Amino acid sequence: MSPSDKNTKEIILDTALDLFQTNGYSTVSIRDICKIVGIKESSVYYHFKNKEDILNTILLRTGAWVTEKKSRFRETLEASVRVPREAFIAVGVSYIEKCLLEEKIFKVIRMLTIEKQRNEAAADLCHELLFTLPTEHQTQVFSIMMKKGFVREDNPEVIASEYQSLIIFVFQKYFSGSKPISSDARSSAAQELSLLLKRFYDRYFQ
Amino acid sequence: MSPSDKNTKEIILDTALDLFQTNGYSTVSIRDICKIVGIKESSVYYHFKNKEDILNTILLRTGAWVTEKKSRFRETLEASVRVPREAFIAVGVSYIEKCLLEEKIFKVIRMLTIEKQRNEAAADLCHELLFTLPTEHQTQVFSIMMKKGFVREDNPEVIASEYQSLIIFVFQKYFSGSKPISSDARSSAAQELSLLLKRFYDRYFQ
DNA sequence: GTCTATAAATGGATAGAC
DNA sequence: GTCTATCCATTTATAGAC
Repeated sequence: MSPSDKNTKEIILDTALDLFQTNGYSTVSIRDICKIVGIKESSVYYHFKNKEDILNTILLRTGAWVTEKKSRFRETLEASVRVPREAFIAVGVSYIEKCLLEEKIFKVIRMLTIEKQRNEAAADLCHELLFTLPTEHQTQVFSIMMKKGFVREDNPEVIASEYQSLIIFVFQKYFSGSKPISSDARSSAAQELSLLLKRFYDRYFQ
Repeated sequence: MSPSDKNTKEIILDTALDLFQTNGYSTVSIRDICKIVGIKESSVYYHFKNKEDILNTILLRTGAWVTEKKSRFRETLEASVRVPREAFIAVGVSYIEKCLLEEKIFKVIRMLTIEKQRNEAAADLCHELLFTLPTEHQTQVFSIMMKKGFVREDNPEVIASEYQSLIIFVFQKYFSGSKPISSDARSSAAQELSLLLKRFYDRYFQ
């Protein structure tokens, strides 16, 4: 693969994701993508087998991202366990800011939100991103915290679900519309999540 | 409007919603709709100005549904306030079962999930259905419960948000994919929500 | 109120030159 | 690796007969 080859391919992928996340895969034409990338339609077929191959490549890479996150989580697990109230809240807020709103993954989530309705692979990936992956991680975190006596004894998986329900709630409430993410929405979301996490903290930490 | 006119128009609307909710508005063609309804494409233009008019009619009616729900909520508010634990949990579970999973509104939510990404009217309606409407209602419910001494003093709006976050969490976790709703998913969802609501009840009710 | 016929645009994809 | 040129299917929408 030559450098310029890789470059065009990446630009196609980025542009496609940009369009897919607002218009949905099937509404976006190869022509739309090419108009923005600045190449002719036929050139796309040098890099990808067909239109679906573009989508599959994005899904595949996101799957890899999930796997990578999983092992990272495990590495940093022990470190993330000493938590005063402010730090605990900051972690939750920055999870939305740094992970869910991270440019690329946010676009992927938006795209999956559309495609999951009729694409099973997209549905599975979306479920993993918003439920399985974070809940698995949080379960381990709360489990360790209980053993160390920071959190009062309880079912760590249920606590993780309660935690994740707050994250999802705020994320969906403030960032799922058609408007671009405003700094107003960002700070409202941070404020609401802070309040909810404060209460969460006071409920379970000791 | 003659009776048969109304009938075809309604069938077109139902069929369109059926297709929109899985494939998205722009992917579905007038032909697709007509094939199922059993009429020719041109007949659609007798009932609707154009394709977008079909979508707008669905959105408009859903808006009316929301308004109607709002006034209904107010009427039955006083009645819904005497609640032992089991009844409280049953209300939450049946909210998903009877309202969010109610055939028509479930389809609308699925359709809005797709369209909200690029259609501001759809985004607003979706937000109202999943956040504004239920939270407003629950805020009033908890407010009354506090005054009557059933729930311990707190900010009713925040409690309503915590409540709704559990509903949304379970609803999205079990019913947002591409597969049809199985009775397995139904009972898993009911079980998980019951557990979460039990804990919620024990936290706030006295 | 529904049909046939058709216009005009847009879609995915390929062949072959450079 | 990108281009021109082209094919063929599908789409929205309209005109006008019945």
